[in-house]
Amino acid sequence: MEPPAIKSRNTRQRAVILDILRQTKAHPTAEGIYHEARKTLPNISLGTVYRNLNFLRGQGLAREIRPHNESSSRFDCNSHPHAHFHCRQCNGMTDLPLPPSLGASDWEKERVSRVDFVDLLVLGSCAGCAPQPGPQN
Amino acid sequence: MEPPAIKSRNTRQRAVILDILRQTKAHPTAEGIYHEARKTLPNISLGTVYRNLNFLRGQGLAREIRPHNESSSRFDCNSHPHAHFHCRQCNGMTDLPLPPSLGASDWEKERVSRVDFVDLLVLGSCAGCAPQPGPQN
DNA sequence: GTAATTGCAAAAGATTTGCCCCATT
DNA sequence: AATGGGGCAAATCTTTTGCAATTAC
Repeated sequence: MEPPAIKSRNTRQRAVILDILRQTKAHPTAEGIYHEARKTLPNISLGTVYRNLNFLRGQGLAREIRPHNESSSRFDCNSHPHAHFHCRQCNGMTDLPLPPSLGASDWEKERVSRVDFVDLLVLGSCAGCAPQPGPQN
Repeated sequence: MEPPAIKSRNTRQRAVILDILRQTKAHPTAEGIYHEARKTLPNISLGTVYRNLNFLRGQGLAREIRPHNESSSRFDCNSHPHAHFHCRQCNGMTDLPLPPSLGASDWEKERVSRVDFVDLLVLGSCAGCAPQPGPQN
């Protein structure tokens, strides 16, 4: 039988928010999405942005990332499993492929029974910020 | 020459907080540490707990973990690189070894210049909560 | 017409901070 | 005695929520 199919409406606000997410790779915060959305919908409220981000997250259409050194969550709408890289110098965040070894569930079987989700965040410096790679450079 | 050596005092509060972290594997929240500390120091304040956790973090003696489905950070004082597993059923959090492939810096060299820290959080069910492993079980 | 969704503003929750006093050094 | 750190309370910041009005269906 079909899943209960959550009732939802295609509001302009929701479409604009999803569109913003789809057109950026910057992993914006709710506030950032709000400011961007205001360009199209000058009356949209921050609460609506949060509500829609939560809705989209529930639908599997958006993902929330919690940075280490920033107090606000960031969001993206890349639904393929992936990791994130956060440059501590320019604060830029980019997607990273998830290492294959993490896809397989080769975790300690004694304590982990089932893996639902793998959240991997790498902190460091991006190529633009630290042109000469090397330890302690 | 010696590093500037941050001035700090061995207060009873700081010692108690560090002790609590060292004696548990539960990855408690600041609030949890606060309640535990009150058993020894009935007048300790939550602000002091936060200030000390931040201090210890700065010293590399404590680590902050931001769970996915809980609004409060959790803390541990295991200074060896490691990952975390969070059971979504019982909310228990345990340490996990960091897969060796993540220790090496075999990330996309084009965008990542230097890796400082790898934060890996695995979500799922622990053995106690889901005795029969298997997909969608 | 019905009810999901919005805007607004207030509330909630977590963490930080100012200030004055106390305790470690 | 000097000053880092504590207690308390207020402030800050992010996210959630109640409610009346709106709008997609």
